Amino acid sequence: MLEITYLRSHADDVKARLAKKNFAELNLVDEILAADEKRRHIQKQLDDNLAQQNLMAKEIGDLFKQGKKEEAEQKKSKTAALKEESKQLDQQLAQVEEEQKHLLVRLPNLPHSSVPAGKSAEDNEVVKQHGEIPQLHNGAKPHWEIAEQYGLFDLELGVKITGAGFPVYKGKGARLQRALVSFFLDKAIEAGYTEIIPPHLVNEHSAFGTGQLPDKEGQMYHVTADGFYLIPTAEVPVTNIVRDEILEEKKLPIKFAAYSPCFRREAGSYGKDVRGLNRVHQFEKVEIVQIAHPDKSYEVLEEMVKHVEGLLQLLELPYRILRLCGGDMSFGSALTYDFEVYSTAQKRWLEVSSVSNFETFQSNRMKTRFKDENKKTRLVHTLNGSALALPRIVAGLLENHQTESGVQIPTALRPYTGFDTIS
RNA sequence: GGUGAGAUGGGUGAGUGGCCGAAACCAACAGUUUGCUAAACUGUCGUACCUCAAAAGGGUACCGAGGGUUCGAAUCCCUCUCUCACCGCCA
Repeated sequence: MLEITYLRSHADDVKARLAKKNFAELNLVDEILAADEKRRHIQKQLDDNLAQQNLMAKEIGDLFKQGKKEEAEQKKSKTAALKEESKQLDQQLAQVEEEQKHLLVRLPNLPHSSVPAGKSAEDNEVVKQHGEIPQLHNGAKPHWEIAEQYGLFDLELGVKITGAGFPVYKGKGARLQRALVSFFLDKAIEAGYTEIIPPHLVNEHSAFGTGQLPDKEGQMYHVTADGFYLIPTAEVPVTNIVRDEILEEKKLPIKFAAYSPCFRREAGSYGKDVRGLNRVHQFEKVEIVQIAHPDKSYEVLEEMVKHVEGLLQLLELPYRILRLCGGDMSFGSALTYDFEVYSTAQKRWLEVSSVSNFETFQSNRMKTRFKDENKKTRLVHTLNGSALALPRIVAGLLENHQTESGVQIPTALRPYTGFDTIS
């Protein structure tokens, strides 16, 4: 959610930057400003009214104390009209406030100046590419065939138990999952993150705080009996740790890392795009979150990018980093780097991580602030990224490290798996 | 699921209709003292919105949330939520 104070003084800048994000409803900005003006006008009237009422109440009290009962009664009779007026103003205020907020939450975050212009994934900027794409033997297979050959996961079984998109991992496939989670968490802890095990269901306040509600309601599983949502990412519960908090400046940045399963309803997409582990409803992920000082958040973003790169290098996977263009960025992000691993057998890039700076977009919703050196209360910046999401990493490992005699586990991961090859 | 108690500022906790945005203590911050540390002392010390060019100043609201009674509510009434304790059930 954009800050209304910024909007008031920089309306043209806001419009220009929203346009870069291919946001069509620029008239919303003017509607918001109109509502804001109306709101302030009503608030002023109401405040003045209430001030007058307070004054009168005080005078009546004094008169009673002095024993001037008649005067007091006389004055009392004059308060009714004022009260009625205040009541109506109060209702108007509540209405216009709601209207304003309703409009405001529909505005996406403003893109950072370095975000390339563009409409779709085609226009994303490749910032870096690293690692050799391996030359595979003739019988090289996509990961779902490898998984079947070695009994690593079973999608049919998941259909029986739950439905499509809920894989059942087995044997070395399951152990590989557990190994990757431990490996990623240990690396995060080495990098100074505090490990968190969050709830896997959140209430609607939390879902609103990070921006999943009200727009993306359909992407989450909703437990209607209790009003909870299954988390689509640990970002939601973990970032909400600091909701409604005023933090100490010297405690920034706050670094959290969390493993959680992630649940996504994911409507759309067909065919080979969703084969195997390319796209599933439940998957495992280690997420890193930082709550940063607004002046330092882009340094923090770079640090997080480096961290994710380090993981991919240790896993010996060919990857590239994209800076997402305005049209492909998420609603709440100011700058996003996507990490893609090359799927050698599928001959395409798979997104394995997305690292974003949300600036004040989430903190404004969550009311997460800190006191700066001048004792001014300011909103923090929030950042998060996958480090990393498992299913496509598993796909990448299986496909890129396959040999005719089996799949080689990267050296760094072997202490965690307890085996060197899958065969 | 049953019964009981409770929800006040960063923390503890006082406050049963006007003198309460709220005592006191602790913590925090600034300063005085001091060779240094500690102690002691003094001061500051909630948030949001409105007003103001800005600061100062002023106004309004907020004592879990929402309604109500009243000229006036932290205080009285209603509804809801949550927390704690004990019992039952369960991992």
